[in-house]
Amino acid sequence: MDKKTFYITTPIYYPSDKLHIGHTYCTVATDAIARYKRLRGYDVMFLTGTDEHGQKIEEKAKAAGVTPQEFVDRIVTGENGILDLWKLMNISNDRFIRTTDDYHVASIQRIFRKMYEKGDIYKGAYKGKYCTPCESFWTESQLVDGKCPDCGREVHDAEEEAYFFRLSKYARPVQELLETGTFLEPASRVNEMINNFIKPGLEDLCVSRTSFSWGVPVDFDPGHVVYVWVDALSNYITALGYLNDRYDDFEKYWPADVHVVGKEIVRFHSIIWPAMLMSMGLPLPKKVYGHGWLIIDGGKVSKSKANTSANVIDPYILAEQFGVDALRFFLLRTFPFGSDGNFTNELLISTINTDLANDLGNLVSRTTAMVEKYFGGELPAERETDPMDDELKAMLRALPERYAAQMDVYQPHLALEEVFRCIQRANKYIDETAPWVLARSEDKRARLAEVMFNLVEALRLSLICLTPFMPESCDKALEQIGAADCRSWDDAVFGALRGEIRVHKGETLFPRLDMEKALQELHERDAKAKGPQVKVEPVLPDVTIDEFAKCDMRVCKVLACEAVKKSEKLLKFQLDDGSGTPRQILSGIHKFYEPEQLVGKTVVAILNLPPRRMMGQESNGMLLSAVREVDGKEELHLLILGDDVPAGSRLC
RNA sequence: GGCGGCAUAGCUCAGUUGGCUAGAGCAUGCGGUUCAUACCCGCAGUGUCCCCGGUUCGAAUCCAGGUGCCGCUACCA
Repeated sequence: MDKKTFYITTPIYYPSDKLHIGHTYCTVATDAIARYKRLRGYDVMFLTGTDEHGQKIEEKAKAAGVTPQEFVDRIVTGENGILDLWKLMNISNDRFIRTTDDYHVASIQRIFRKMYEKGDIYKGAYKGKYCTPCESFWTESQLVDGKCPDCGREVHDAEEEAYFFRLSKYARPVQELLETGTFLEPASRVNEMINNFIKPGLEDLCVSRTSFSWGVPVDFDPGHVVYVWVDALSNYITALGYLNDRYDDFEKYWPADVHVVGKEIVRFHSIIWPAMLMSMGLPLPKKVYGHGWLIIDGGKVSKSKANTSANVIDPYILAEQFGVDALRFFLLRTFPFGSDGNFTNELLISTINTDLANDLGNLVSRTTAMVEKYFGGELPAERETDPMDDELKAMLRALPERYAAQMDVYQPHLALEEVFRCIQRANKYIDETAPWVLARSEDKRARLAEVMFNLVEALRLSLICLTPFMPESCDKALEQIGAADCRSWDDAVFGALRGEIRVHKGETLFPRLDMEKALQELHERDAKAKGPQVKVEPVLPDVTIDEFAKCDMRVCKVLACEAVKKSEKLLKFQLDDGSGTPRQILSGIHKFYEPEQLVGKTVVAILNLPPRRMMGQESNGMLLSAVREVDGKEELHLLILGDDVPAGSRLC
């Protein structure tokens, strides 16, 4: 019997920059759903990929001095590129499509021609404001004071020949699609689409461009390239082999069961894409799910946030520090899938501690430890039940169904809620049954075995449900509780674990984190990864060796150091310069050093500057420091030498 | 400007078609426990449900107005 199929997709991402936590969120969520469906026995096709054409990439490549293909290759297949990121995040996609793949390009040309021949694509003219120096079209609304928003110069009316898709023709069927059933979810998006776009009247869509060349050429009209709508959206069918020979499972998997998309592209997937499919005479996808955004500092995730936010949002760094599974889990446990959620590093850390370390990890730990301690790791078959067990058992018996009900409607955070309710109940169950008391009486062994069995089952069922979210950690945990071979969906029944049950306490799955330390380490990693943005000052004009030799720079020992009263910056030093007489120097470095840090240090000063009074005190020279600007802020490092360098040594 | 969303405990949020003293988690305080990763279990709170009117026996919920925040409104992708 053929398995039921399930076709699920992420958007294809635009590789003009490295991907960020927002893309990761979407892909991880889709992955968890795909893994869940496989667990349920579906024949799953999980597709993700990249949308590599367009003006922006053409421009970025030009700026970088490489071809557009080289530019996207670097971001997609290069080191720490998109493929690496998905590998790191343990994404189980079955296919990865790039819109620059030959087969996709060939399909797009056929699709474009097909819609043209049907009469749904026609040649027209795009009218707009044109800025000649910038070679750019602008709409009326984009202009700033009637001038080009880029360069501020005059613009003039211009026309560009272009192909249009008769979107207007499909307004009515698209509206019906949106209004009936559950095609677009969450439902709140439906009104948004209808009020914003369909009611005002759908205009035909410009689907070709002549102003740039990095795209799929229209094969019957040189000079035109296919614009993003047709090129990108069609990936969902070309990747199955529609109008190409590369794959041949279009019949098997189409229509898609769900397109998971961010809410910003709901419009394209719920209006334009269905209209295109109607034009092609193809079945429509069963569902478009528009998930919410991660909000950072009150706004959507963006490239610039990565540099300005107090929160570290680089998925590589987060995964490196906290582990891939913990990051995956956090994203799906914390944020309601259909709406926005506030992302902070503190929330990430506290979620890991609460759910993974304290509740789940600790339950694995205490359960395995007790089975080892009381039974040498092997659970006796003879067990004695008690009514006290009933509540836990009832919850566990209901868990798979309740969990599945939430997963089936794309509510992973609620599915996880169900699982953790059971985990928390199991922790409470330990308190209620007090196994350490049972262990004291030899005649309670059967009862103790039952308690431990129930705990192992609680873990086993929970872990099966958690596998789509944390594949690797669940493998390890299931192995520790001796259930590595009893973990299919059919096994997700209370009591299914039979025969010899061998348990062993293994490595700590989720170490508890110290909030302060973790945050600090995170920022250090982030700073290291970004590399400091050091502003290097230009080299000064030449001086002669004689001029240089006039500067008397010497090694000094700090005899005493104190802050100058009423001064924010000044520290007052008494220095041993080797002469035998202490030398007083004032230095404006209090922002960087406390006085007590510096006493006894070996430093360098220039001695033959004219004496100068600061805050009423005399300074005879100047301490030397390394100064630079990092990330816009001044940084200063006092020159500190090894203590074995004697005072009075001259620098030359 | 148009459209939409949001506003509830210190923080993050639940609150179904209006109905019992408005909830959960985190954080806080107190108590219990010792199997466990200083963890787990129990108890305790605190609220101008953004403001102002209205409908109603009854409003966090419905309606009108206001304030604040966010997003969409491009032939960017």
